[in-house]
Amino acid sequence: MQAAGNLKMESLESSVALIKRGTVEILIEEALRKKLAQGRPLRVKAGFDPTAPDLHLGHTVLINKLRQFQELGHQVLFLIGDFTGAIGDPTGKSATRKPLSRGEIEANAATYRDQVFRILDPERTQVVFNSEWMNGLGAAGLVQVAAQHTVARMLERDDFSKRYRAGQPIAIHEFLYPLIQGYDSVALRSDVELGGTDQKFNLLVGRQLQENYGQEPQVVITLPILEGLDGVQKMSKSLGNYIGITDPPDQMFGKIMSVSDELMWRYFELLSARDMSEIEAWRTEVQGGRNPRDVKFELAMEMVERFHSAAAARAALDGFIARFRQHVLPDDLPEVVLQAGESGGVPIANLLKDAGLAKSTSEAIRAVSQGGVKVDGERVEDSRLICPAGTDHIYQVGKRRAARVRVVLHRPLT
RNA sequence: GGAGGGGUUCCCGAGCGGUCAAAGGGAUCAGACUGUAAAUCUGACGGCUCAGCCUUCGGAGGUUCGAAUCCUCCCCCCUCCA
Repeated sequence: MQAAGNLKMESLESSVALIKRGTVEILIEEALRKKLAQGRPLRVKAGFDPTAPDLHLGHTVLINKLRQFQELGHQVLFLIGDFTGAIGDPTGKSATRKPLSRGEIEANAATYRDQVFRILDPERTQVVFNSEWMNGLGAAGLVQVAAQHTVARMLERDDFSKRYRAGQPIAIHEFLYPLIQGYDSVALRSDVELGGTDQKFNLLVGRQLQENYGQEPQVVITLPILEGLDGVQKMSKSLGNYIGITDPPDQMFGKIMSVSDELMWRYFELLSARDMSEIEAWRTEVQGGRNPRDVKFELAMEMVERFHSAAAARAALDGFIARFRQHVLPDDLPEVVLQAGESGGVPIANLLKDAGLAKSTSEAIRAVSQGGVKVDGERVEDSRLICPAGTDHIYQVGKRRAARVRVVLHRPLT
C-alpha cells in the first residue's frame, strides 16, 4: 500500500480514472464528478455483516477501493450492520440467523477494526453501527420507511422476482432488508456507497430513499464479486474457498498457488496493485510458453507482502519451492506426544486421529489402505500397524498434512 | 378455515416392508498424471476395539420375525382454494 496521500491534489479527471478502475458500474458517473468537484471530503459508505469478522481477499476488492477514496482525501463510513444482521439479507440461502449478543457484536467489530485497518487509514474511517439509529426508529418509524417503497418495485429485484415467479416463498421481513440498508444511507447522509454487484438493488434503494427524505442521492458504485479457490462460487468463509487476510504467509501463498491458471488472471485484475499493462504483458508471455506457475508466484508474493511483509513473502516462496518441488518437509511441523496403550503401542489409525491428521479412525484406515499415509517418507501398507512406545517419527497423510509424533509409555509430567 | 404435497447420510436427490449404511450428482478426501496447478482418470466417502460390531432416514410411540419404507400422535416446511 502506498502512503496515505495528503488532501487530494489530483485533478478531477485523474480522480475519476482512479475510482473507475476495476469497478463494474458507477451510477451516476456525472453525479460523481459533480460531488468531487465540490472539493469537500465525501462520505463514502460501505456496509458489512456483523457475523463474519474474518476478512478474506474477496472483501479486499471493495476495501481497496475505499482506500483509494481515502487517498483522495475522503471519509469512509464503515458500517457494521448489527441491526440488519438479525434479519439476514435474502440473497442466497436463507438460513435464519441467530441473533448475536451485544458482546459478540462488539468482539466482531473489534476484529473488523484490526483487520480492516491493515488496508484502511484509521484517521479517515468512521466505524458505525446501524442499530444506533434503527433502535430509536421504532415500529412507527419503520412503517414510515416501508411506506416509501412499493411491492412492485421490490419485485424488480432479481432474486425476489425469480422466487415469486417460481412460487417460492418470500417472507415479508425480507423486504425490510433493502429498505433498512437504504435508510442507513439517509441516516448517514452518504455521498457514495460501494457494494458488490449483488448489492446493486439495495444500493439503489438508498438513492431513492435519500431523495424521498430530501437528500441528494448517493452515487452507487458496484464492484465485481471475486470467485473463490474453486473458481466458480463466490469467495466466502462458509464455502471454505477463501484466502483470509490473516492467513499465515505459507498458507496464503499455497492457497494462491492452488488457484487455476484461468482464475489467476482474474485475481490479478481484481487484487493486484500492478499496472494492467504489466499484467497483460505476462499474459502474452504465458501464451508464448512461459510457465504460468512462475507468474502465479508473483501474485502470491504480492499478496503475502501486502498482508505480512516482503521478508515473509520471500520465505513463503522459498518454503514452497523446497516443500513441493524438492519435497522437503517444513521444519515447523506440529509435534505431538501420545501415550501408549496397554499393548505398549498405538495403532496407526488412532495415532493419526489423535495427532489431528485424520478426522476419525475410519478415515485414517481408509487413508492407509489407499496408500496415502507415510511414516518418515515410507508408505504404510498395513492399516493395523502398531506404533510402539519409544518411537519418534514423522507421519504424513496425503500431501498436505504432516506431524511429528512421539509415542511414550507414560504421559510426561508437565 | 379447507384441500393437497413434503421432511432421507455435508448439500441436492432416489428409495416406499427384508438383498439399505441407503442409487445418482455435487462437495470432500486419497491415489495416478502434474506446476501441491486446473482438467481428467481411479478409489473412498456414518462411527468404532474395523473381514466384525454399533448408531443413522423430522420427533415419540406402535404393528411385524424384520421398518427409511405400514399405523397413531406430535413438530416443521411448501402449494392451491378461501
